[in-house]
Amino acid sequence: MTLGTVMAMAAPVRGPGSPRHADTRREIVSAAWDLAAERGLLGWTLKDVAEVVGMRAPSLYVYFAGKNDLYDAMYADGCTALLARGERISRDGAPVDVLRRVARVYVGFCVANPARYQLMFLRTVPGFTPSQSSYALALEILRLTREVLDAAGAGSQADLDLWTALVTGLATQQISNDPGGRRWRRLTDDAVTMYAAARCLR
Amino acid sequence: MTLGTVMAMAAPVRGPGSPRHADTRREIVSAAWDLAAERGLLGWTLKDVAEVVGMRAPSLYVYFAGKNDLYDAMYADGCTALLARGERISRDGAPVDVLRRVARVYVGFCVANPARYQLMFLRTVPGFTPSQSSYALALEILRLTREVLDAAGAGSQADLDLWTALVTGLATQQISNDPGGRRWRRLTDDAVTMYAAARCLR
DNA sequence: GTCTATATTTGGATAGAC
DNA sequence: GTCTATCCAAATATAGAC
Repeated sequence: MTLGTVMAMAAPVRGPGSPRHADTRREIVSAAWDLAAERGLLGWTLKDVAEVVGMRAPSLYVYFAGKNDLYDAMYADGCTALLARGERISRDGAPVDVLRRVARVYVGFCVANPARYQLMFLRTVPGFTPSQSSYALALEILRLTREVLDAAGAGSQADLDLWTALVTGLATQQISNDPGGRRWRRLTDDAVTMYAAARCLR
Repeated sequence: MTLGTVMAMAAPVRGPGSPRHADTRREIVSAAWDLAAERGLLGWTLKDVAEVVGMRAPSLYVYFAGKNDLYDAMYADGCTALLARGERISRDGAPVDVLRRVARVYVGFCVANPARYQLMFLRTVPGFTPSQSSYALALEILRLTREVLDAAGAGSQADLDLWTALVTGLATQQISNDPGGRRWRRLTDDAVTMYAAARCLR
């Protein structure tokens, strides 16, 4: 077995696993997100997606095993995006300030794309459940959240759960009852203040 | 025009508006809720509903103009149920105690039937929007909530919005991440305590 | 008011040529 | 890898007999 053969196994020039293949996959996922943002998480078909990327529907099956597999890729994509944003948040300053930054990022992320929020956090797509590898990314988000809360002095299970309820509630209400507005979003800092006071953080 | 004719116009013996017709409508709505609770809000068809009530699908069109009309009746039914529960809550005792009772009822109601919660508060059914008369019931729920909060000394818009975010968040998390459990539900009292403290209520 | 039969549409998925 | 053609299944909704 030559070195070339080994490298080809790791990253083949063509076929599944090739850079070209991965690029097209990303392009398809991106098109699906655009449609979901525009028409809702369930408001598009494989034919619609294919049209956006300049293909016919059956060609998508070269890249995804089916619609649920595409949802799974979208799920993983959403997790990666939130994770990237979460890791960039500064941990400097008083705990309550860090928490405020985290809450703003989370609520902002959810509100920015209701369909994405629905897929990632509401689990409301009929037959869909994330694959193990995608779900691992969601757990990573949770781990990061736990880490931040722990550093702020709110490390118990109840602390974490009340936190997620609070930020999720703001996002849910904003999306459901004032889409595109700021009615709940603007309460984010107040909510964190309330949370920190009850937890005796500063 | 005889008295009999007038009464027949108000409540005809047969046809739309008759007691029999209304009974059948209720029976159909009830069957739809059963299916929604079991298979999810979108996990059933008109054929399924018809089967439960011992009919064929086309017969349902005698009672509802279509599936969205049935969803609308379910929406109104859910609002009426929550409203009835809300009006039965005692307003005796300290404000914080009243709020605790209200929160328990609300979260309990949502958690008891995730599909109902999804229809009423998440607005995630593709083509559905409640009719004006159904939506009036939802506004009545909001009015009642505002009334209770006002009596407790939390009468501002921000007070109301933070409240709805809090209880909605608990319900959302419970349903999405621990269905059938108590992980978030049991934090209801804590959450109200936190809310009341921040609002300087007692 | 309920039925059978059917229209209509849709959308996911597969087969096989190129 | 992409296409055309097609299958298959489902689900809403309508027509018209009884």
